[in-house]
Amino acid sequence: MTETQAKYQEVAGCLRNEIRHGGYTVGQQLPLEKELCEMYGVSRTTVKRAVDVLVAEGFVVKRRGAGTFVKALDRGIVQHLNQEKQFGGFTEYYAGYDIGTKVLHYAVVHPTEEVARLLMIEPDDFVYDISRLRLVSGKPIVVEYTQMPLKRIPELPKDVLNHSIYRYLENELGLRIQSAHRRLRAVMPTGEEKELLGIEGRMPLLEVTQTAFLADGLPFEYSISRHRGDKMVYRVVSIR
Amino acid sequence: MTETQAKYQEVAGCLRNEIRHGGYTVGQQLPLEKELCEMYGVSRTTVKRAVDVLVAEGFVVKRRGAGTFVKALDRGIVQHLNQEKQFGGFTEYYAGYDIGTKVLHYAVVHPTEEVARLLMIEPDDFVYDISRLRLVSGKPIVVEYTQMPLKRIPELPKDVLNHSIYRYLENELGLRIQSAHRRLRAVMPTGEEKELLGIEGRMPLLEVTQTAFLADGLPFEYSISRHRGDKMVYRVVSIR
DNA sequence: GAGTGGTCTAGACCACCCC
DNA sequence: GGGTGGTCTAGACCACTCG
Repeated sequence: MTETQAKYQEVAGCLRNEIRHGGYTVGQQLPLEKELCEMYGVSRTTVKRAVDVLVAEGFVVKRRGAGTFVKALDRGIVQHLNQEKQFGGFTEYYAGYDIGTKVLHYAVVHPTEEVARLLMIEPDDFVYDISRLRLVSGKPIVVEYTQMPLKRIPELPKDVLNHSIYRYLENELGLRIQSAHRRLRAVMPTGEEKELLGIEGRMPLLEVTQTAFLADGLPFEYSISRHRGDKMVYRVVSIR
Repeated sequence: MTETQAKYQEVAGCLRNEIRHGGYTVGQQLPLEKELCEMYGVSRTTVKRAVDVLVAEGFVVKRRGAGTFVKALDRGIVQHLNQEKQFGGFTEYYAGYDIGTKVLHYAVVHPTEEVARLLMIEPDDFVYDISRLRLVSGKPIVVEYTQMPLKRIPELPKDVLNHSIYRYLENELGLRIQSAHRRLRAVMPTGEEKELLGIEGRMPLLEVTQTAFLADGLPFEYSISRHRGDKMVYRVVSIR
């Protein structure tokens, strides 16, 4: 079953493929918006939206008065752009690999004041309190500390923790994850984390603190992920 | 001189202020798009664009069939959203603080093969090779290693290095910075970096590797910034 | 079923780049 | 000055949510 797509998504997809597979090469000017309208049989508004998708993904730049140009990107990087939606967290990020999970801790507790504030709940509400070690090909990669309000996730079977919580929320509970606010820092592992992650000597961790939101605008997750510094690179394309 | 703004920017600004200063509170539904059209005297397309700005900034969520809602965000976080454009680099990030710069190294060299590839130049082209220590209130915060092709930045007076290179490029050379592709990692400092950054004991660094692009789509900078882990937090809002 | 935001159109005018 | 992308409009139809 192929999803029905909006026209602008289809046009964006075509252009993306052309760029990726060399139809339009690095530094080259794209056809004018007017020409793209004719080529794809759509209005100019639709073409503009399509091209804006590629701008956001980092493939092209638009210059008023001049045209639209493929960014001068290294071929290797072109392939990686737009690969990682950075949602679905760990499971999606490492899709295709041999993923393992070890549940370290699973309880229901009251949140700290700070977490209650960030999750927009009361300190005497309850949250799931979960710690998991995630592995790729049997090797530990990241420790995740997750808190989710029972208020918003009424049910969370223990078995789910061994797989993707996000997938469960979306597929089983029908909840739609809308956005995430993240903060990244470099930290040192605790003694326990060194052991869990199999770190000998000195290795820093990339810590990602995340508040994630459902489609209704309410936060449903506060989590801290601490990744082995040698295994995690976080990519961002930022447009002016 | 107030800049002339697009209507959708103005409307977005109004809504942003309302949210920040409590006119619309957390979790609340915004007026319908049709109502906003009347309130601001603009077309629906313009309202949609305005609201889309706020979605991208992380303030609100839109739900087809339901409405637009202010995200349930902690007040402290609401204030910080959309503060940091993350361009202009260090100088803009710490605007208002007492900033210092110590130039460690300034030369013209050939790039490595990798850097040549990323900057889309030839290995026998030349690049500025700059190392700087940046300080806030006299305290060292970050070491920056920067390479820029002479091809694209024909002139770079030594004096500029003591201030903001970006500001020089924009204001003096009239170059417009369009986007940046970044990779973030956690690393340990070298012995030299420990000394430069005044680190005693174990402290990790947040490394930001950046390729930055001008408006013409050509890369003009490859840089590696290594920030004291206790001073740098990188924020991202990511939308599905 | 009523009402929401999502997509799309055709056309207009404007700001900017470049020759 | 000719041509680019940027903004804006008015109107149409659609997909989805919710009572």
